[in-house]
Formats: sequence, structure tokens, C-alpha cells
Amino acid sequence: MKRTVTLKNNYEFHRLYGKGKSFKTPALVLYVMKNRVGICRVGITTSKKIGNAVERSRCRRVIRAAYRELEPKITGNFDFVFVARSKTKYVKSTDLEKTMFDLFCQAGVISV
RNA sequence: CGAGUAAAUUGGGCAGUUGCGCUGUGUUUUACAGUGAGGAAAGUCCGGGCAUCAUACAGCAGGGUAACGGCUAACAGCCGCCGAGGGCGACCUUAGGGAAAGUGCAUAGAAAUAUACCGCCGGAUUUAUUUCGGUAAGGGUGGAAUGGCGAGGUAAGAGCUCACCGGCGUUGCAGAGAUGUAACGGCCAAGCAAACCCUAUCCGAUGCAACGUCAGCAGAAGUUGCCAGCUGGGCAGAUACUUCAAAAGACGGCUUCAGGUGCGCGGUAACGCGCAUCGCAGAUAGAUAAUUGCCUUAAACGACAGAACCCGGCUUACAGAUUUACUCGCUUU
RNA sequence: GGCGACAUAGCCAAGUGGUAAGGCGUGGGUCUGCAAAACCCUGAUCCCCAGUUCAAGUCUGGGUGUCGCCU
Repeated sequence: MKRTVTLKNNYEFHRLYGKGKSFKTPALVLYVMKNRVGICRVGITTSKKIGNAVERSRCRRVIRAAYRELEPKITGNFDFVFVARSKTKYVKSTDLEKTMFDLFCQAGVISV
């Protein structure tokens, strides 16, 4: 299995915030957009509103673990940006996997 | 049993399954093995290593430190000890050199190293005022007013004299020293130096986004630049350097050391020496997640909190638990 | 990750250790038939906690927050 490709530059994030579709739950926000690169790319945002460094890196780990489980089910090439919210640090990765699955279904990324 | 003082430790452990970073082995895209956050990783407040600045040298400026002896690579750290202050006590706090080199200290007050406003006393003049001198007991001002209090003394007073206390100096003794103590001397020296300042002593600057190698690169303007706040001295110089614009990668630096643990010896201690043993993160948008079982436990889901070149300290944050030494009070024997 | 700067009234801000200047704005008043302009009055936990000092906005130490720079 290849390593997950991540979004790194600021303009890529801003393109998704401006042009991508957004789907929200209390624990997670998702921005989706098609790309022409040929693979799926992911960016994770954890702002300083959430807490200190320990809480922010826990949010990143939980989101990354949930995405790793769902990545093989995705059909098509997309860019994703996940934004953590203040409730994310209290959620387990198995619970977040369910909410992420719902968001992917809303976005039409996963063919059921 | 109660109240307290000081110091130290811990921050659950073991195993399994899926998954992630790094290293090694096989191998060529998947296996196996090992390993994977802290006592503060934090704040970046001190000190050092390391690296660069073509030479890093000197002086000035600027900054740090400040009883004494030791430890240390070094330090504003630590240990011991002295003085001062606090506590019945165990013990705690302490930026703790110099105000007999100089400047400054608002307002009030007569006067803030300097005096005489009201007073008190004496002389002269004059006849109810003026002037000269003595004095620092009393008044008032202030944070601070010539060491404090009592007695003697005097025209009135005053360390003028004496006793006690406080401070200073000299000599003797004890100590490694700060200092302590005894005798003697004379009251001359008030406070503030985290105000300027003086004395002693230390400090070149910049920080791994330093710096090196490779790859890449496109130009335009300028002429002195380098070591920096200033000066001296020195070095390089068109194949150089500066500014603007553009481009932004890969590798090294990078983790084996002032390392950890145990034992012994020296030292009051900080710490040092010797022997044995262990290998213990190294990412580069940045790796630890999910779940199950057992054990210890009062409980373990629980605090504060995430390495980014590395060490020694300091400071700040911290749920709960444990241990040791000592003090005071009460009760019983 | 590293290096630095700042915090004073609602806003902009000055400030040698000794009563915290000023401007805009708020509120009240004077003036006017009513307004505007003008004039007068009005208001501060000097970011927080300790220390030095007779006395801290200022000096020293610690903390909090905001902002800037690096390649």
C-alpha cells in the first residue's frame, strides 16, 4: 500500500475552501473537489481554537486513522480537506469513521 | 492521635490483534526482527558544546555578576558556612561590595552633610523694641532631623562626664575565610547605589531556517566591501561584492555521549574516581490510533502536557498516590 | 524551531521615580425660536503577580496576551 498523498501548499487549501463542496457535522467538516492528478489527496486542518499541541495532534491522528480505513472504498480521484472542530478531541476513531462514512455518502464519493 | 517542617519517588505494568514512523536483514514490493515523547519535551530566562563570520586582535561604549570557601566544561546554578530578618520549634527567607570620591533626592519644613523659624539663656542698646552671641533639651514638617535612655552637670544646654545598650576603629585569640569573641579608644561618619556613579571580575557577533555538498538559475541597477555601535589595526578586491526581482529542491549536519543503571572507594555535602553492564525517538506539513485479556491498586477513563541540533541549570504548570527524616502538643504505659 | 517588539480612558496616544499631558468620541450644561459651530464641566485596576524604595505607569524578576522578522 502506498503512502497517503497529502496537500501541502496554501493555495490548494484555499481552492478547496472557495470552490469545493462542504459537508458539516459537529465533529468534522469536509471539503470535496475533483482533481485530475490521478490519485486522492488529503489535507487536515487543526486550528489553535481546538486546544494545545497535544489535543491538536490527537485530532490529526484520529482523522488520519479514520481516513485510512475508508480510503480503499473511494471510487474516483478527489481532493479532500478535513477541518477538525472543538468536539473532535473527545471522539474515538471508530465513531469518527462512521461520521466520515456518512459524509462521504452525502458527497457521493463512495458508491454503495 | 493531632498540627506541622523538609526531602525524595511515582505519573500503572504485562501480553495479543489490525494500523503508522525509523533502523537492520532478506528481497524487489512485500515479509521478519528491533525500536518509538517528558519531568517538565513548555517558557526561551541564564550557561556551555558545535558551526560560520577570509584576520578576531586591542581600546572605548554597552551588558552581566557581587559576603566567604568549595563543586563544575561553564553558569545568575548547586553544596557547605557567615551575617541580617521571621518562627515556641523542626526550619524558612535573603540581588548580602562601596554612601569618611563626587552628583541628585519632588512636596512640606528654618534646615536634607546641612541649619537656627518659634523657643531657652547671656550681653549691648533702648524702654518694650532692636541687635550681637551661645544652645540643640522642647515645638512644628517629613519616610528620614546629629545614636537611645537615665543620672550628673550648666547662665541655658550639649557624649561635656558617667552607667547600660547600639554602631565604628585598633590589638589579641579562634577559624581555610566570611566572621565570632575579649580588651582598649574616641563619638568623627544618618537614608536611597534593583538613581547616576565607583571598585573587582566576566562577556566578539550570529544561531542548525547556523553551515557544507550536489542539482538548478534569468535578469536589472550599483561600486568599494569584509567584523557588526564607534575608533585603531588588519584582510580581500571586478573571476569580487551589495540591492531589487525570480526560483525554490535533494543529501549531509542528525544523534554514542560533559550518556544511563548498578556496585565499591574518597568527601560533611555538591561532586569526583574505578569496575561492570545497557544501546535508549530522529520525523521534515511532521510518525503512537483502535480494541481485547490478565495483574497490582482505594481507583487506574482521569493531572500538567508532545522531541525538531545537543547538554547543565532556573522558572512556570501539575489530579491522585507513596516513602523517609525531624519538630511541637495531647493521651496511655 | 529561532530572534525581537509592544500593552496607558470607548478610539488614537504623550509621559526624566514625586498630583497621569493632549486630540477624537460619550454624557451634562451655556448659547439659540430650533439646530450646527463655539465655550465650560465630565471619566483611568497605567495587562496581571511579587520585590527594591519614604514613594513605581516608570526600576528589577516572573506570568498572560497581541504583533513582526527569518528561507
